[in-house]
Amino acid sequence: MTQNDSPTAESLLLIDGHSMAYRAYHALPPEKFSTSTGQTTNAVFGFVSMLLTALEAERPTHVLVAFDRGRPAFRLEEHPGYKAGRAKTPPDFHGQVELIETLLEAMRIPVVALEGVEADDVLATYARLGEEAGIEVRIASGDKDSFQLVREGVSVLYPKRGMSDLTRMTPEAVSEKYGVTPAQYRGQAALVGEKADNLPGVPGVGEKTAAKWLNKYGDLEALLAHSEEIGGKAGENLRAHREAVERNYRVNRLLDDVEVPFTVEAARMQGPDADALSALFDQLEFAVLGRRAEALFGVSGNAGAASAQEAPVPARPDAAELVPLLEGIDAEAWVAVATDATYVLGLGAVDRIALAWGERTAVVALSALEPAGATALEEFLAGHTRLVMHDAKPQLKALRVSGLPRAHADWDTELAAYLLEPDRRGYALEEIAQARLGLAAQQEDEDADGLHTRAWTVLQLRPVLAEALEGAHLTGIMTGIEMPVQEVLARMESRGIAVDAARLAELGEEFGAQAEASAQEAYAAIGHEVNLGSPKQLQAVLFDELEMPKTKKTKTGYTTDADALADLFVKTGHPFLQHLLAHRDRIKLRQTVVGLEKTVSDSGRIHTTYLQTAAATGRLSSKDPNLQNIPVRTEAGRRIREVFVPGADSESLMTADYSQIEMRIMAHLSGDPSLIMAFRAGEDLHAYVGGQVFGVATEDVTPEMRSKVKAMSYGLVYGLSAYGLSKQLGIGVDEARGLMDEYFSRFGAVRDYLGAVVEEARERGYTETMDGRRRYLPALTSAQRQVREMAERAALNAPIQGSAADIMKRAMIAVESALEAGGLRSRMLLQVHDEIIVEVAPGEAGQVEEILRREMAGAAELDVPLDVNVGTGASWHAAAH
DNA sequence: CTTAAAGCTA
DNA sequence: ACGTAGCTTTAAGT
Repeated sequence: MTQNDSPTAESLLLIDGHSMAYRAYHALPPEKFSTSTGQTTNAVFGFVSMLLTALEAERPTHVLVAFDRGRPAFRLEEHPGYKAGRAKTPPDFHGQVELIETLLEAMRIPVVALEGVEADDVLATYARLGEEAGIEVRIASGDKDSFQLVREGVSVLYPKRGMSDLTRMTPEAVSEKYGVTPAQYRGQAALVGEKADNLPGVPGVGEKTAAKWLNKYGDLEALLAHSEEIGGKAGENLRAHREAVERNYRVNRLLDDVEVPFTVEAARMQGPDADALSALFDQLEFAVLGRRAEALFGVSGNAGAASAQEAPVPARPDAAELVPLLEGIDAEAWVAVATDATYVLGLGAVDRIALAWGERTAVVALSALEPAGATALEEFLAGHTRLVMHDAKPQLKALRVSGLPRAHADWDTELAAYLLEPDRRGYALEEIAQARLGLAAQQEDEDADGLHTRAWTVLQLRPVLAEALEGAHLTGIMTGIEMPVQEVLARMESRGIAVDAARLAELGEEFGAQAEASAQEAYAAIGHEVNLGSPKQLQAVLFDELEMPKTKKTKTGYTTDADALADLFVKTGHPFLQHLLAHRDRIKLRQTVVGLEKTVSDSGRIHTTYLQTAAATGRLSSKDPNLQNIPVRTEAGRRIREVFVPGADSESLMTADYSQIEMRIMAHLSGDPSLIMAFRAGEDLHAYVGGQVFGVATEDVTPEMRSKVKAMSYGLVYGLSAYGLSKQLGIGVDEARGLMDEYFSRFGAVRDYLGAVVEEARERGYTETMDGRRRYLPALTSAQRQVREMAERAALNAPIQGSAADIMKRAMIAVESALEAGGLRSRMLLQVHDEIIVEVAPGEAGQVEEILRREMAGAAELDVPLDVNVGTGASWHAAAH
C-alpha cells in the first residue's frame, strides 16, 4: 500500500464543482455515458473520476466542493454581459449537478453553494482560511482565473484533456507556462481577455505581449500608468481599450472575503455513508468507479488493519488432531465456516470444510475423518454458538446430508450485506469483502487454498458488517427475522413438496396436444406456417401481411401481447388471432408443466430454492423451479395445482393465507379512520370502499363497481396514475381521475400518508418498513422525471410490500417452532408471499389449523385485525378456498 | 452469451 | 411515460 510521504501534514482539497462538472459534460460523449434507465451521466462520471483521482493522489485530510448558485452579483454590475456569450446550459446538465451533490452528501463531503456568489470566490476564501490555519491547499478547478490564487502553499489542479489527468499549477508552473508570476496572471488575463466569459481584451495582444509588458512594469496598474510609452499598433490598441482592460481586471478578481457558512475544520474527511454511496454507484451503473471508491474509502471506514491481513496458513488436521483442535477453540470466539458444498435436486454433498477463528485457519476433508473426528466436528457445528457463514443456506442443506445433520449458523455475512444494501444485484463474498474491507479481488476458484481464505474473509467481514447493521438499526431484523427464517427456509427446501408425476406427465401431453391443434388452426387461418413464438415473425404476419392496425410500440417494433391481440380481434375479427391466443395460453401451461417435471427429485418431490437476498423490498423469491408463480387464475391453470399433493405419510395439504394484508397495512400505516373501521367491522372491503366512493350503501354496490374499486385500491399501493387506471378499467382518463378524486376525498389519510412516505424517503434517502427494514432510493432526487417517478412508486410500495414480507417471515418462524414444540409431524413446505402451504400428518389437521391461525394473525400488532383464511384438501388446488 | 418480449404469481 | 416485487422461457441479437 502506498502512503503519503508526509502523513501527518494536513491538506485541504477545494473543488470548483461547477467548472469541473461542466468540463466533464463537454469532454465525455453522452451516448457513451447513460444508464439503462436513460439517465445521462457523462458529467457525473467525469466529475467523480476527477474527484477520485484527486483524492487518491493528494490524500487530503480536508475536502470541500463549491458550486455556483444564481448570478455573480458584483461581476454583473461591473459588466452586464458577463458570461452572456455562453451557450445556454444544456437541459440535462442541471440534473447531473444534483446527482453530483447527492453523491458528495453520501461521501460526507461538504458542499458550499451561496446565492449570488461564484464558486471561485468561495474557494479563494477557503484558500485564505486554509493558509491561515497552516494547511496545504489544493484547488481543483477548470477555470484559469484560479491561477491568481497560486502561491507558496496553494496550488491549482487543472484538468488536461481527459478528466482524470490533472496538472499541478505551482508558482513555478504558472511562470513557465505563461511567462508571468501568479500575482501578475490577473493582469495578463485582463489584457488578453476571456472569450468564454464574454470579456474581450486588447486586440492583437496575446499571452506573450502581455507577459512582456507586465514583466517590464511589474503589474497592470504600473503598465497602464505608463501606457503612453508603448509604441506601435499594440500600444495604440492598449490605450484604446484601456477601459475594457480595467473592467476585466475588476471582474476577474477573485474575492477571498466571502462570508462562508462554516470553518475549514468542518471539511475534515470523515469517511462516507458507505451504504448510501454504494446504492448510488449501483444506480449510476458506475462499477469501476464504485470499486475505486470502495478501495479509497473502504479501509479507512471501519475495517481495522487486521482486515488487510492475509489468511493464516491453514492447519490440515487428521481425525486424531481435529478433536483437540476443536476443543481448543474458545466458546466465545466467532468461528467462520466455509464449505465446498454442492446441492442439486434435493441431493447435496460436502467434501471439505474450512474454519477460521482468532488468528488461525484449518481445512478438514470430510472423507478422511474417522468416527471420532466426525463426531467432534458434528458436535462443534451443532453446539458452538458463534458460527458465521456467507450464504449459509445451501451449505447447511449439504452439510446435513453429509454426516453433519445438526450443523447450523448463527450469523450470515450475505444476509447482513443484503439488509444493508437490498438493491444490490449480487452478494458474492469477493465483492462484499472488497466493498467492506477494501480487499483486492481474489480469484474465484476454490482449491484447497481458496476455501480457508473464504472462511478467513468471512471472519474479518462479520464485525464490520455487524457494526454497519448496528448503525442502521438493522441488528434486530438480522437476528430476529433473517437468521431464523433462513433456518426455516433450509428445512422447507430440503423437505420439498410431493407431486403426482403421472398426472404431471398427462397434463403436459394434454396441453401440448391442445397447443399443437391451435397452432394448426392458426396456420390454416393465414394459409402458411409461422413461428408463433416469434414476436418478430408475428409482426410480419399481423401488420404487413394482414395489414392490421398498429399496436403499442415496443423497443423493437409493435407489441403482440395478449391485450393487444384481444384488441385486434375486436377490431378485425380475424380468426388467426383467436387461435394464436389459444396457442399462447396452452404453450405457456405446457412450458410450466414440463419445467416442473424436470425438477422432480428421485423421491418424487420438488425442492424449490428460496432466494432470501433477491427482492429489494424484503420479500422472498423462488427459483429452480419458481413455485411462487404456479397458475391459479384460469381453470386449466388450476389443474396444475392439482398435481401438488400430500406425501406418502400425510393426509392432506393445508393452505393459510392473509386476507388483503397489504391493504390492512395501508390502513394501519395511514391511520385512515374509514379504512380502519371497515376492516374492524369485518366488511367486504372492496364493497365497502365502493359504497363510499359511489355514494351508495355497501349492499347496493354492484359487482362492476366493486371490481373497479378493487383495481383502484391495489393500484394505489403501487402508485397507479389516472392514465393507468383508465387503461386497466377500459374507461376514460377523466372518469378514472374522477374515481380517484372521490376515493381520496373519502380516504384522505391514505393520500396524506402516500405523500408523506415519498417526501420522507426523499429527505432520508431510504424507506422503512414497520420493522425498520430499509430500502435506499437515491433516484428520488433524480432530475430526470421518468427515473424519479419510478423511484417514487417504489418508495410508495416498499414500506407496504416490505412490512407484509416482514410479518410473513415472523409468522413462518413462529409456525415452524409451534409445530415443532407441539410435537407434531406436520411440516411447512411452501410460502407464496401471503400464503403458507403445510403438509398435514394424519390426525393433526385441527392442531395445525389452530397454529396457523394463531401464529399468522399474531405475527404483528396492527390497528386492524390480520385475518387468515385456511383450507384443506388432497391437493394444493383442493386446499384453496 | 446477453437482451427483449411475453406471461405467470402476490 | 403512464402500477410494485419477482422468475422462466423463447427468439434473436451479439
